[in-house]
Amino acid sequence: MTTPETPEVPADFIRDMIVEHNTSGRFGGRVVTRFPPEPNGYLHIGHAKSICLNFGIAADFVGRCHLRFDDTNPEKEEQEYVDSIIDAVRWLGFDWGSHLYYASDYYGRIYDCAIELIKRGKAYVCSLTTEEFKEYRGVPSRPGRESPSRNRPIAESLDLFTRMQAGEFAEGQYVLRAKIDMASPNVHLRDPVIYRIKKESHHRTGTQWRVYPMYDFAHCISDSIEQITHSICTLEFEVHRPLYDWLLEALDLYRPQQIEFARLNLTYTVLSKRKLLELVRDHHVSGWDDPRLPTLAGLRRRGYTPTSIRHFCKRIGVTKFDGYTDVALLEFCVREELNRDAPRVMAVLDPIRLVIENYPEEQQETFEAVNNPENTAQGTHLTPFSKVLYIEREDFQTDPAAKFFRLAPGREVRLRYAYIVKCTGFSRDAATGQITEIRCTYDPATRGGNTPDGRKIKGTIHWVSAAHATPCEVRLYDRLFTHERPEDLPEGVDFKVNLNSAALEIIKAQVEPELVRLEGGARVQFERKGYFYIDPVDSRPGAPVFNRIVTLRDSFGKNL
RNA sequence: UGCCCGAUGGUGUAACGGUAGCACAACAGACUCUGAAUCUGUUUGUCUAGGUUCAAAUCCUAGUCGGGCAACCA
Repeated sequence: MTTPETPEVPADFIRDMIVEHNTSGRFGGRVVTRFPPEPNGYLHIGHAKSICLNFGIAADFVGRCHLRFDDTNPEKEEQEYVDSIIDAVRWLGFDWGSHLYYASDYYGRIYDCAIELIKRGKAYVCSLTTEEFKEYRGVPSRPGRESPSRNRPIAESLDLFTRMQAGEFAEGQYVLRAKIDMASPNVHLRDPVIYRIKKESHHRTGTQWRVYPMYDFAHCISDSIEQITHSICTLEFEVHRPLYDWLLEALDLYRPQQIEFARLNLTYTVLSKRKLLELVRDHHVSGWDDPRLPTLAGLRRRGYTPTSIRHFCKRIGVTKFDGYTDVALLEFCVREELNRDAPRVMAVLDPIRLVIENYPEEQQETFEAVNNPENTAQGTHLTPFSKVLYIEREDFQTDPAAKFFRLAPGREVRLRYAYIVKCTGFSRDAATGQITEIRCTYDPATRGGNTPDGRKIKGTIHWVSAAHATPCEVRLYDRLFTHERPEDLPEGVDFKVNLNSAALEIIKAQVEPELVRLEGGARVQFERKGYFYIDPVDSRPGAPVFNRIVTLRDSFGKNL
């Protein structure tokens, strides 16, 4: 599906519908979308799907996308959340230009709409208590009953509503309801509440208002005011669409098209604001930007790039099917980018000494390491070598397993960029049985890691020179939950039982000198280990802290 | 048990009445100074039953299964 001015519009059912609208002329060819977060929490990867959809559609169809805060519940909303949301959308790479709006900016006009609705006999002030309200509403399978207030004279409703805003009544004493159909099979049409009294101070309007519009009332009017063409929301609002349409028609207002799509579910994590808030509030994680979290702030702190997240959102598609996306796809997206871009360095995460017996004590030399084999334009760097090195503890086995082609007694292995070495022995701590040191000899003829005699060396391992290495803090992040679908639980079981206690492991690694020179915010590949991000908050000059973004794929076995 | 929505390999998605394709994952092989990357190949799919049609993943009906809806939340 394409339009003349947008030759490469990716197809999904929403874009298809927009193309139809453009063909039929329903919106005169305009395309205006909006991303409407409630500022009551931090944005997560699920919101990224919506952001990419809304801003992506605007870009594809040469329209525009507004950022609008749906701030109609002062009890839950805070400026901190507004700031974090603005920051996150910007970081993701989207620009709303001058189109930053707040539903609270429309309070005056929304209030006027309520007055108008009353005047038209399509809304009334109801004095039922909350309990009575529920009782009168009925249940989905049984019709409700009409409130005694339903036929309150218009003048009286007008008077009451005005006095609700004047602060004359207590919260809960009255509500304003749309007069629709108490027998509707759609419960949302059973005279829904559209305004309630709240004495709470609002983060933007302070105490100016004593009545606040409900979502259904505020949202459609806000969309209408902004001349939105396509009001895209998640599946749970499907049953609200008749109300959305009814309200705007009752007010004779311009009506956008609401379209619902399935929200993102990701394996091994949770994407519910309530659960995320619980993890933060109860200190199961260090904060909203904890790198274990699927929040955009967390992914950012972990080292995920905005482009990888955008690619992910493109790849998952948009449908009405409520499925579960494999987090492996997200991981693939960031690996794909970092494989192309990230410089390679050597760091030993679990160091053990390797002593080269026939290498002169005082000798040292440097080897040239390729920064990025995928992009040789990134050049090379020098890495120092000496008699005592650190290698990865798991790269040595006293009794090598089948198909293990790293170091073992009597075996040869290549030290990346340096020499071929042959293991001559090792020492063990008598008490613990732990290996404390490995010994080997090197073959001077293999300088640079080459084999002039043509001999094949299957294993190549990374290393650092003990005398030149710097110990650095490395934070090994893993999936937050141990279960693919942590929310799939028997009745009454808390989702936190599935929390992965190994989702964060803090270690001291030995890194090559090159690494200490890099600045906070840089992303690198530790050869054979994974991609790491220099934590911009906790790193200090000369003392970087590394966050593991994601491991390298490993077809041998579980690597650290 | 009322209403709304949905169902294509393990996962996500395409095919808009005409050869079921792509990506991730998994597995196998090639290559490799990263057990990475790259390349090649393989396994696995239209929820069920009817109907319409020369032809159905696609249209119709019924069923099954899954999700949503009964905040003065969004």
